[in-house]
Amino acid sequence: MKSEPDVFSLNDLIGLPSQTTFWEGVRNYQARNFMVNEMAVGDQVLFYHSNANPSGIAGLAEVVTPATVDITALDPSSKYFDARSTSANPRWYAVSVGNPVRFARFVPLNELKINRALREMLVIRKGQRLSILPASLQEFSTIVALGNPLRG
DNA sequence: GCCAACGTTGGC
DNA sequence: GCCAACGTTGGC
Repeated sequence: MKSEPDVFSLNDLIGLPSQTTFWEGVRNYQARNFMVNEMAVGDQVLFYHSNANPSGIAGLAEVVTPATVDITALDPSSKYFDARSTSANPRWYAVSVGNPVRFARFVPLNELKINRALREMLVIRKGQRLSILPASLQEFSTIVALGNPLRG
């Protein structure tokens, strides 16, 4: 899952009292569908910092609730407001993410690009702009080994 | 800040 | 249903 660290970083998540956040604001159908259809409570998440210097994977988190209606789409005062989403017929959904773990070492994008085991990984593809992307177990394990997360 | 890549919108 | 125009993403 991608987030711009200037907006919401892994450290921001770690700093929340609940260490949990609703992944609000996704306004792309494919990304939404991943959350609604593909994610389950307990799934591990690679927390990717996009538009960063450098961009890359900062650590891990975990899906802690199934997808529910993203009410920011219904709130005219929200920057994520979407008039086409209504409470009777909501268009946007999101999961909540918690249990953040910061990697001992940040894994930058250029390191992902040169790793043979990650050659097929979607996040390194040019023009791949989806804010939520699937990763295979092999890719996940490879990246965790690179980041060597400190476990609670 | 540039701009390539891509998704979405809306006229037809 | 096509596709040009537009807006956004995100690496660099």
